[in-house]
Amino acid sequence: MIPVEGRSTRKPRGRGNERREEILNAALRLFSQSGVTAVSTRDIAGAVGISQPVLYTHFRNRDDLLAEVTERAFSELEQRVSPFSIDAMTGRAAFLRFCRIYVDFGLEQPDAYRMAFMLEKRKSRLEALDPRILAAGLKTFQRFEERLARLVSRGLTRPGDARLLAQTLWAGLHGLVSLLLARQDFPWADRETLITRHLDMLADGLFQPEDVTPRR
Amino acid sequence: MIPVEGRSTRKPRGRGNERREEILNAALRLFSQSGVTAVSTRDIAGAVGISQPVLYTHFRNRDDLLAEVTERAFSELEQRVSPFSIDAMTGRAAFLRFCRIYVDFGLEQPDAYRMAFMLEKRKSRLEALDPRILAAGLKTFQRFEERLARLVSRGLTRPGDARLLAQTLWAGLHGLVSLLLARQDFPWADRETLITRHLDMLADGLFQPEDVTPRR
Amino acid sequence: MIPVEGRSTRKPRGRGNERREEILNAALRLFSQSGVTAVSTRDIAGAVGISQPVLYTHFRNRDDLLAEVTERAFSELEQRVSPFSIDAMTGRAAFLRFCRIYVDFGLEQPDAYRMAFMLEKRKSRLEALDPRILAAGLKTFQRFEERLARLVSRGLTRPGDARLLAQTLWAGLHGLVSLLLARQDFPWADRETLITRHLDMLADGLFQPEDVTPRR
Amino acid sequence: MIPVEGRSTRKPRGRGNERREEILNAALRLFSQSGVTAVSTRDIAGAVGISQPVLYTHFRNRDDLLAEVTERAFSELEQRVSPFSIDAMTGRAAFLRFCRIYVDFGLEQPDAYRMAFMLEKRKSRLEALDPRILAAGLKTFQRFEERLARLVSRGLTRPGDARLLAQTLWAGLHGLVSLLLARQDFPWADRETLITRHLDMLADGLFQPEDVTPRR
DNA sequence: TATGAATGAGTCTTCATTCAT
DNA sequence: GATGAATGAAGACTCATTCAT
Repeated sequence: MIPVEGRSTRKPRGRGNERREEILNAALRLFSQSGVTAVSTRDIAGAVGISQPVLYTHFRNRDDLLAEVTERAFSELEQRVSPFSIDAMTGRAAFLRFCRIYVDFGLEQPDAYRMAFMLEKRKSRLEALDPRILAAGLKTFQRFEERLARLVSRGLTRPGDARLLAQTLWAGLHGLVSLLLARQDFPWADRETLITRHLDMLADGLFQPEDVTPRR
Repeated sequence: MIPVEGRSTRKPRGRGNERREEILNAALRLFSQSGVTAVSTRDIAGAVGISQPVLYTHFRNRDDLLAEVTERAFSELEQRVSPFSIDAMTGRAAFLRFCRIYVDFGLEQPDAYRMAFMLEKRKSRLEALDPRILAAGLKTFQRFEERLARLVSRGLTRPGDARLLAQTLWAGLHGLVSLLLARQDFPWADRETLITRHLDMLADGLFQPEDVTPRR
Repeated sequence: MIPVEGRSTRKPRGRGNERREEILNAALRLFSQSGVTAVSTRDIAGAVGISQPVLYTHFRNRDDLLAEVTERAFSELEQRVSPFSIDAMTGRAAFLRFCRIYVDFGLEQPDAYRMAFMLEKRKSRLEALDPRILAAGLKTFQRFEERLARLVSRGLTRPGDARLLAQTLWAGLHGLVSLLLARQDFPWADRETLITRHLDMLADGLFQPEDVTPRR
Repeated sequence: MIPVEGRSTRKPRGRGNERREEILNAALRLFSQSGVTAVSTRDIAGAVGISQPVLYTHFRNRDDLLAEVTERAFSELEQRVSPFSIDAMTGRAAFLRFCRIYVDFGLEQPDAYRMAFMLEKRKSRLEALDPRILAAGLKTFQRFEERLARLVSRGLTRPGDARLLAQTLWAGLHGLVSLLLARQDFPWADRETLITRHLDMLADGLFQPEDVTPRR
């Protein structure tokens, strides 16, 4: 993690894949801090303490590096979410816990979250998003859909197909996380209260009204 | 509406500020068409039919121009919202219409929206986000709060103070707009359906269950 | 032609198209001296005494500049050859004079000649020659063909179609010019004698044996 | 055949010069396939299955390797020509076969040919053309002279001293080869036909008119 | 005042070459 | 003796900005 400093001007060997990791970490940090388009390969090389060409021994080009950084960000989210089995998604409480995992991930790993969901790469409107990044995002989104489909199939949600509900839910969660990250100086209400209230709001919006059950 | 002069170093004497207006209009159009990063000062000058240096007699630099364009975009939002008086905010339907205006604005003025709500203060390079833009965003948020306070005072919402509700609502709306902007290639459901459903979900989450009142 | 030196560090305006001409001339010289692939835009800018970006205000890119330099080279040859009307091509003597013009052009304007016929642009085998350059070459080659067609139609040449003869003739002339240019240190025979002898050889090879006429 | 050792700084001890041979062979193959400029030292090392630095234990630098590869190519030409003894050079048919070998060599080893006969001493950058390569070219020219001297001494050629005739012949052949190499995209006539016709033309130009002797 | 022409600094990327093990 | 990993210098090109008329 911390580069071992030798006594020559040259950087010591990045024994094995450590150098590669260093680059990925530095890139993640820089991209997250300054935005994808604002970070140059020179910046990344400089942050790692190596020369530009070294980047190209580890990654084919800038886009490749960017794609890998993004994929990693998604896979970190994946790891957070995956232990939470689909079968556990039985009701509102489970739903809230699941949502909370997502929110906590974003707030605890802001760099990865920005990379995955907030940063835009395209320079002009016409440029398409890198398909690899898109694919990684799709996989993650499927988790939402699977879980909501489970709730839908149990008749717990308001009517609507799982895909639509999943996109709505995602948007609801993302809004909170991304605003908290992007506008840290805003006079937010108490964070814990805000999160709880927001998730409650989403649950209220998605679930069948609770009075359905007690109703006679 | 909002005074937009007195900020540039030199003001052209010629025929009023027509030239300045032309530039702002052309810039807004180009930014919306191709994205902020893809438009160069040369493009803007070309679109207006003037030379690049003229831009610098009207605006200190590109960022200045950008900030002013954004302010204009937000003053347009203001105009869209203003006919919609707070007193009209009496129920769910009015609430939905109000939210819709916000969403539409974000989708139609993506770069203004990005600057106001999505771009972050760059930490590495010291170019802080222009305070004028941040101010424009905050003013918009105040509208949320005012309107929700009105609904709260009428006992139409689920319990909670207006500020908390406003932040939750903002997050809910922002999530949709920002995701649609940042991940345009994502296989979204039909946009119109998605927006309608999303706003419905937010309304369901924020309003008192409708059946409470009418239920017999 | 000679850049007017001002007293500031900046280069004075290239009034009108003079700057463009300067660039073309410098590029021709450099390309011819060092080969097309060995000359960078930086070299060219440096030779003219301007910065690199200026090149791009006069030419879209390096290839464009290269193409124009080449086209000019061909057009110089064109100008040499064109006063020599096709109708004048009546016999061996005229043929020799025509060939001599070609040879003299190459030896007197070596830069243009190199550009037109000797320098290769492609970096790898697979890359095709710029179509503009090819087109310019074809036009020039047609002159050969037209002239030889005239001789063929009069039954003066050995049998064969004009195109084939023209290519053979071109190769014959080019060999002499290009070797003289490329191997100036070689212990050549007296240049005048060599040229005369070479053109004679080509005439002997292309024309009907002279004894055809006197033979009874 | 020709001693190719003793020029590099360090000679590998290992199993003789096998490694060195491997490198030369791979380089010759790659240069022929993709062109000299398109092949990097990394490509060569990769083709041999060794690391880049190893190249530098066998050759001082890329130019050194290049020179040696060219020498080898020319030694191949030597081999092609040598079975063709001077004494066999008795008439037009033998002359044509000899010329054909030269042409074929140029077309099959284009980069060797380029280096020997087409590349010029670079004036701007001081990297003079390797003298070894020039020497190889000169040696080849001597073959021309020897053979033509033989024909001259037998009274088979049109009048002229062998050196002059040899230079003329060389120019004639070189023109065809070099144009075919430098302008590959030109719409040449069928290559085989063109070569045959061209060599015929040269023979017609150099030999005594055939009908002189047999004429009754 | 408006502008044609220019520029320094920056973009990504590739290459021949060498260090240090 | 071989090599993994590194580098300086260079490639074409673009941009926001400014000089000098």
